Amino acid sequence: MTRQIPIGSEPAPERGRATLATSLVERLRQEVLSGELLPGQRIRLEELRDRYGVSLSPLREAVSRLGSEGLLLIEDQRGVRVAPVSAENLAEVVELRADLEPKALRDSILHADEEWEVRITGTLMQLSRQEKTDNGQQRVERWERLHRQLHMSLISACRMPLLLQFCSMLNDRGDRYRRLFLANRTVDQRVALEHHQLVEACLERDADKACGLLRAHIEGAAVYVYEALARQDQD
Amino acid sequence: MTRQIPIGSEPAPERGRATLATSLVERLRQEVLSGELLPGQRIRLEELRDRYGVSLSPLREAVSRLGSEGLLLIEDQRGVRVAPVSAENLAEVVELRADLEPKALRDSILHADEEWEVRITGTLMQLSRQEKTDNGQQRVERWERLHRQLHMSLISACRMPLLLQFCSMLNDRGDRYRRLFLANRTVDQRVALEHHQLVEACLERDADKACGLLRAHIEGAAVYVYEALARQDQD
DNA sequence: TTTTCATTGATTATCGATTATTTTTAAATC
DNA sequence: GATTTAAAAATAATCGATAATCAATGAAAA
Repeated sequence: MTRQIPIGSEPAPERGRATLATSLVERLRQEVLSGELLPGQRIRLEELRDRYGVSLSPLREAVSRLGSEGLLLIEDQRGVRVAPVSAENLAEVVELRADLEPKALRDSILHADEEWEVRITGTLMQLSRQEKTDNGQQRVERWERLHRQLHMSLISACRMPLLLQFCSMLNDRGDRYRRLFLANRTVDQRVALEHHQLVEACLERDADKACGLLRAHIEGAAVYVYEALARQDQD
Repeated sequence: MTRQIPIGSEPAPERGRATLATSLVERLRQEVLSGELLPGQRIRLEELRDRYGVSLSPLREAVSRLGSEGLLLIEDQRGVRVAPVSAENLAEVVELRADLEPKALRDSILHADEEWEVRITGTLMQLSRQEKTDNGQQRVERWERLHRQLHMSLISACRMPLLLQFCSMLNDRGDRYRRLFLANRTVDQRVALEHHQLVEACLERDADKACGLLRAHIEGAAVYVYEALARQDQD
C-alpha cells in the first residue's frame, strides 16, 4: 500500500533552445513592463499574431503563461487585457517587496561566494558608468536592465527558488510602475548612493545592515512613483 | 509628451462560463496535488488528450499555465514533467508559508466583517464534523478540501490580492506534500485543537495571538510531513 | 575511446475549418 | 424615450490534420 514517491532536487537548467512560445513570453513581458502595452488595453490575438508573424497556437500559450503570472488579464470567452494598475496594487507590491527581497538577501549573503561578489560588483560598476555617461536613445532601457540585474544579482546566491520567483514577479511589477509613471526621469543621485552602500554592506557580509538598507531603498524609491501616480490620478 | 495612463482597480470577477482550457487547469492541478500524477512523472500530451477527450490546443494552454505556476515542469523541446519534490523544497514552502500566511491573516483580521466570521466558523464546523464522523471512501478528499477552505477563509478578508495568490500557491504545494507523504493518516487531535484555537483568536480579533498560533500550526504540522519524507528517503 | 552522422520518436508550430459565446445592431414593445 | 427581445456580426475557443523542428539513440567513422 505504501507506494514509493520519487524524491529528487530540481534538474539541471535546460540548455537547449527556447521554444517559440517561450520567447514570445519574453517579448510580450517586455512590452507590458515597458509600457508599450498600456494598462487595461485590450489585446487582440489576431493582431498580435500578425505583428509577430507567428500563428495563434504559440501565441495563446505565451498569453496563457503571462496570464497566470498576472501580467495579462484573461477573461474567459471575452479576450485578453493588459493588467490594470492602481495605487492599491502599487502599495501592495512595495510592501511585499520590502518584506521578501530583504529576506532573500539575507539568505543570499549567508550563501555568498566569490562568484556572487564578482556579479554584484560588476553589475554595480556597469550601472554606475551607465548613469554617468549614457544619454542615448536606449538610455531608459539600459538603465532598467542593469538596475534589475543589480537587484537580482544581490539575491542570486539565495537558495530559495520559490522566494526568488516571488521576488522576480514583484520586481516585474515594481519596474512596470516606475517605467509607466517616471518615464524619462533622470536617475536620482540618492538612489545611486544607496546602491553603493548596499553593495558595500553585502561585501562586508553585514546582513542586518544590508537588509535594512534594501528595505529603505525599496520603500524610498517607491515614494516618487507613488507621488507621480497620485498626481496623474488627480487630472 | 505626457501620455495618460489609465488607472483603475481590478474589474469585477468574471461571471461567464469557464473555457475548456481553464477547467483543464483545475482538473490537472487536482491530479498533481492529489498525487494521482507522481512527482517527476513524464506527461505525454497526446495521452492526456485522449484521456480527457479534448484536443491539443486547450490542453497545451492548461499545461502552460500550470507550468508558470510551477506545478508542472516544462522543458522546452523536451516535454513536460510533474514538478519534482525534495526536502529542500518542502522546507522552503513551509518557511515562506510561515511568513506570509500570518501576514495575510493580520490584514484579514484588520478588515474582518460579519461575513468573514460566518465563513470561518461555518468552515470550522464542517471540518470538525467531518473529522468526527466521516470514514467513507472520499475521506481524504473531503478533509483536504475543507482544510484548505478553512485556511483560505481565515485570510479571505485580506485586501492584498498578490499576497493571497502567493499564499494559495504555497498552500497548493504544502497540501501536495501532505497528500503525498501522509496519505490515509488519520488526523491528529492536536491539529484539530489548533484550528479551534486559531478561529477563536480570530473571532476575538487578537491578531498577535492568531498570527502566532498560525505560524506554530504551519510549522508544527509540517514536522510530520518532513519526517515521513525523510523516512522514505532512507529506503 | 571519441566524434560524427543518420535515424527515430516526440515535441512544437502551422493552418483552415468549425463551434460556441459575446457584443452589437435593429426591431419591437411598453 | 426607455427597455426588451431577436437577429446579425464579431470575437474567442476548439478541433484535427499536417508540417517543421528538435533531442535522443545507436551505428559508423576517425
